[in-house]
Amino acid sequence: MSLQHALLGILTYQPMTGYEIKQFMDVSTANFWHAKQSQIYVTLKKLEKQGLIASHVEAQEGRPDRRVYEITPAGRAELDNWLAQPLTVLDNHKDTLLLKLFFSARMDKETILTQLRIQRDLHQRQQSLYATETKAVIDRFVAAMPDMQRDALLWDATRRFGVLFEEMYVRWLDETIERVEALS
Amino acid sequence: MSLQHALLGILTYQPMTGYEIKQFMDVSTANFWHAKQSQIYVTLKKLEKQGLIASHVEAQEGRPDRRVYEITPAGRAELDNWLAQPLTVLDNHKDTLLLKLFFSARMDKETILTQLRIQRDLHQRQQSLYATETKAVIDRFVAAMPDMQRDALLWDATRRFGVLFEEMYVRWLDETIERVEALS
DNA sequence: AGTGGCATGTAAGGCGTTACATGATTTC
DNA sequence: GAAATCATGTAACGCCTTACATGCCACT
Repeated sequence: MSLQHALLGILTYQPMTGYEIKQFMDVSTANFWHAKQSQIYVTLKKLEKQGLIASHVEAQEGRPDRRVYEITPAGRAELDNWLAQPLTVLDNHKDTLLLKLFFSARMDKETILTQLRIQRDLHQRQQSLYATETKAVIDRFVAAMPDMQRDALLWDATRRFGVLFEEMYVRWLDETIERVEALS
Repeated sequence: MSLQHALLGILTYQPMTGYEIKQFMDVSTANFWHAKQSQIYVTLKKLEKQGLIASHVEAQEGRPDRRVYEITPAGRAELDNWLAQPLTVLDNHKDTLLLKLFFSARMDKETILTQLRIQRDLHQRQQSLYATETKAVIDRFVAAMPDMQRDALLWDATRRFGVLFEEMYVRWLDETIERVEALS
């Protein structure tokens, strides 16, 4: 359900193809919402069938044709309605590393530590990605479209979440590595 | 795939019914891995068909029959194999609140703030749940089974993650609420 | 000569949620 | 008298991933 709303939200910025939507998501929402290219195409068809978006094909020379989607008034209404309802429950999260760790008493100390150290590295990289590259992407958007200050503030808030989440994850991994090292 | 491994892991502690597995997950892994009762039953059948677990029915008076599952040697081998492979990628997370917030520039300030304040409350509660009740559950397990110290340490590490995650979430919400309040 | 970008899709299969169905016992 | 607990399952449906299929252009 939520991917449909994500696509509606993105199409409020400007008409786009499925391919462009995927690229946009990869540099903006990937932090908290992601989708495969194939799923995006299928979901766009579904939205069009419901009349929430509309498309037309643009021919190109030496390039595949583009199918450009734009949001309809019904789509905007649906999006606004969704945005206006407050969320009164918490999302459930899944994390494979935590699941593995939970059952890892069967493993020897070094196997566990190797696992944790690899993840520490990955999360550290992710953190600096949000702190530098993602920051730059948003700054470029703001410079290009100064009338979207309000959007930019909210986009930046979600980016900040990414930074804080990864910092917390690295702190927790450091703490956990220490505790496992202290095992006999 | 991972739910299958979660069930195998739980069944290494002791033979259990699908119903008991659900209860166990709700007080231990729910933080990072959850499943509906119906999905657990279906997945148990699947694991049995693969020979990774085996079951027998126990009749009861005035109660429904229980189907008790236990892990097989093949199941233990599969679990150990899974635990031994290090994870070299990061999980993708989804968070509906962040998705909504990202597109909320269309909404007025108060709608956004209401949303954020409700979530702050929910995350605050969740944090104290991990800090008190979940802690008590683990302490009781350790007292009952002192030979599972190593398991308990890892279980507690995943609980700590829950605490740190919720603390971070509340901090981020406070910061974001302030920024949104400052909007004209 | 090979890789990566541009561009769109289908099909199969697995994972997950919701709803439905049953029924006795215990607790409030 | 109502609700929760114990206990197991099926069916329909939707979401998501993986694999397959095509083909030109630009760059190295």
